[in-house]
Amino acid sequence: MNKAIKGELRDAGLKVTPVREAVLEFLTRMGRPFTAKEIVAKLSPKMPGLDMVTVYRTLHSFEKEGIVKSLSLGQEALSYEVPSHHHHHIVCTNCALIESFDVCVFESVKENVLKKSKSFKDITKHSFELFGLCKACSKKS
Amino acid sequence: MNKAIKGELRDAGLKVTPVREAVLEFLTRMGRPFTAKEIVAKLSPKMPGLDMVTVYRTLHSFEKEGIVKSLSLGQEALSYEVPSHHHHHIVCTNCALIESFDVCVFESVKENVLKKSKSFKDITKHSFELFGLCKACSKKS
DNA sequence: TTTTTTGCAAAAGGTTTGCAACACG
DNA sequence: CGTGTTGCAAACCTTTTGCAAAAAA
Repeated sequence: MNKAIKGELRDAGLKVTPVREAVLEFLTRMGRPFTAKEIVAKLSPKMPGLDMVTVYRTLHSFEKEGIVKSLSLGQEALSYEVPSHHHHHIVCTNCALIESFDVCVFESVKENVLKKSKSFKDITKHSFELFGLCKACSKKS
Repeated sequence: MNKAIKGELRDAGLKVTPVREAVLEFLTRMGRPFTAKEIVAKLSPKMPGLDMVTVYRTLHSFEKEGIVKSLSLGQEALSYEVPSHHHHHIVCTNCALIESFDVCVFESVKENVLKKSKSFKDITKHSFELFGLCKACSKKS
């Protein structure tokens, strides 16, 4: 089952395995970033013995093929998500709630920055994350 | 010697110690971000026995007082810098060269994002880093 | 002298690597 | 069947913590 996920894996040139299917299906369905640890925790009930090392390797292979993206939200572990449309995140510094937003300013800045840059030829990636307090947490404090 | 640095430490409510003077003087003079490891490497010749733990604690106390800022440039160790004026960084993904630029888009986006946000009340911090290839590295490849 | 800071040792995450058994194609 | 993937153990790297000696005010 899950033809779409299997097809995506094949299109990416990756062998179809239970772990890969499960990780990609999970990230696709959830539509937001998760850490390797969180992924293991969520999938373990259905895949006993699933190892974090395997998840790391899976995520790396996905990232290499461009079907997931890694981002550092906060200073701890990296998070991984399926990059559906271009978006960024707001993270609550108190409870780690994550919300995404579509506004992106990168394109409007890219040329300007490159033109002014002394040493850079090209920009290939950018990070843009916001941190703040969610409504629930700002009430408590 | 170095009255200015000593004064800054006192103004921040921190005791003046050789390690603190050295770290703050170094980061101020260099004007760009460094990791704790790099700081130890640079200061060790003049301060034999300087421990990385001490540098971490020093940087934390500085950050708490707002005289340095931490940023994650790439996925490895955190970098620390003296935040002179508001700016962001481009990092070469090949050689880790760092250049800073003044363009910032956060202010223009902040209100818009908050207005559209379902769960967020306030934004207190933002990260915006660019990654690309510097001129030297793009020639090589 | 009192409190804070420092260095050392050790621990605590997160992530990577080596290797043999296993499974996809 | 051959190559790529998995799980396990162990290593690695960055960062944190505990504690006693040393130093700042």
